[in-house]
Amino acid sequence: MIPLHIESAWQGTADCRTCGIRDMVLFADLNESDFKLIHAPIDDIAFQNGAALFGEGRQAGHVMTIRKGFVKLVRNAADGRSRIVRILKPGDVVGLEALFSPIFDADAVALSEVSVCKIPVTVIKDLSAQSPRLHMRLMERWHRAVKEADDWLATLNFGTARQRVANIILKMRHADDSTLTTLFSREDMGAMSDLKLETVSREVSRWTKEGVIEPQDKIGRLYKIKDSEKLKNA
Amino acid sequence: MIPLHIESAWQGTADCRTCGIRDMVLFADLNESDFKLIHAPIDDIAFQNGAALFGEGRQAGHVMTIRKGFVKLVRNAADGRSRIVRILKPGDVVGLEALFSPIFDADAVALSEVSVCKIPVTVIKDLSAQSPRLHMRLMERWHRAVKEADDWLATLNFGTARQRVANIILKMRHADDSTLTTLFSREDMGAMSDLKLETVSREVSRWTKEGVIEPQDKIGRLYKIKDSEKLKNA
DNA sequence: CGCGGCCTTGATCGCACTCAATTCTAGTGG
DNA sequence: CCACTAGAATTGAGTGCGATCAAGGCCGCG
Repeated sequence: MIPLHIESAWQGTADCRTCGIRDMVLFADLNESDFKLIHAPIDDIAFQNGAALFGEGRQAGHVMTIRKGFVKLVRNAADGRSRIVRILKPGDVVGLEALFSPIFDADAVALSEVSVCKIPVTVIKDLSAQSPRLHMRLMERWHRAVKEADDWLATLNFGTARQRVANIILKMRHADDSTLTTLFSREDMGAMSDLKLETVSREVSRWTKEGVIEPQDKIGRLYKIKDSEKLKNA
Repeated sequence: MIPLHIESAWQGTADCRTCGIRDMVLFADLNESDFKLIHAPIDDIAFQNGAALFGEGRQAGHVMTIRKGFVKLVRNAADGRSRIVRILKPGDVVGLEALFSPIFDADAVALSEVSVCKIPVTVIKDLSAQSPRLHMRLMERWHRAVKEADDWLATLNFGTARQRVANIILKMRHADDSTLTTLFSREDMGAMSDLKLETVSREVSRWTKEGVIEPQDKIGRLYKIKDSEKLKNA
């Protein structure tokens, strides 16, 4: 299926105070005295498309905040089939379960060039015990994760193939320009919505033929949405 | 579909210190000084089978800890179909999202006789700001909710109808006697696994005919599991 | 006894899966 | 620059599983 590259590029030790996306992340509202509590290094790491950030069942000693790119969380069944359980975007945290569980619940795989801050669990725990500001941020993340998970079930895994694909198209709209949407490989889209890749392909083609979406590249990833209403009440 | 009764029976103001299931709940490891911080009344409330604990989109001013019974979280689609997103058991917390969101994300409906502690959000917030002990408990709940949600997707909504029903049977095994399992109405089971009630019925019948499960009542709820291995690798 | 709700079972239909062939793209090396 | 290749997407034909439509049974209750 998807080749798993294990390469990761260390880019240096991060200074959270000057982080470009600090307002989106876990440490958004820490103050100077909070930062003094950080006694372990926070690394900045890059992964290429298809690389595993970590594997299901692996030792979990750190969490990662996504700075750039998309990450899929994958559960693997015994019989080889796999299911994408959620997709994480910049600002989201990968592996929060490390705070409670010694092992990760799912594989995390880069869906594009990804860069992350790797934060030791000890840092989170120290800060969490002393900074009520971080608490709120952490709980917000959890809340977001639960809501996303429920949404995933209620929208992407519901109704006909036509509707599911429509909902993926809508979910993957760009934050800055909601008339654009970036899809994933047909196989990944299938793993998200419990469809076979051929079915996904057929339905994407159908929406295209109907003029509801319009390909912007030759590889079936970037599309322009011409009629989002038709997608919504498919 | 399911009739929603709005009756609820107030049973009195609870004293958390003497709560029978305190070791399972949110306030498990609060101490005497923590309890002094509770300035709003915590009520003990009962709901009958089918009653709504609260509705999707409603004002959220409190959370509820389940003391007895099961509760389903339901997302309703525009076209009237609905999807059970999760099932909550005693010790679980309903409506944690009230801490962040002014409205609830889903309907919560009693699946049996249910009794809950109704805790004002203000109490949680006060305690949370001052008791690190509650923090950990809260995060544990969030963690559990996310894991449950992911499990739900990966096991109940995966594979053939036969496998899905098998997984529901396994999931609903009793905590004290894992050879017994209590199912829900065929319609609810369908809403859990994205199947029609007729299909659920057929598959339950099939497992029964094959001798893998054995009905213990006449209404198709309580079953004895004779061969859990067959269910696991269906 | 009759009624209503739910479960069960049967017959048929259609959507998504399966198997398979073809096209397209990007990448590689001559 | 072009030929060749591997990987992905697309398209087609046929099958089968679960949905749909419908009838009948069982249980609890007034």
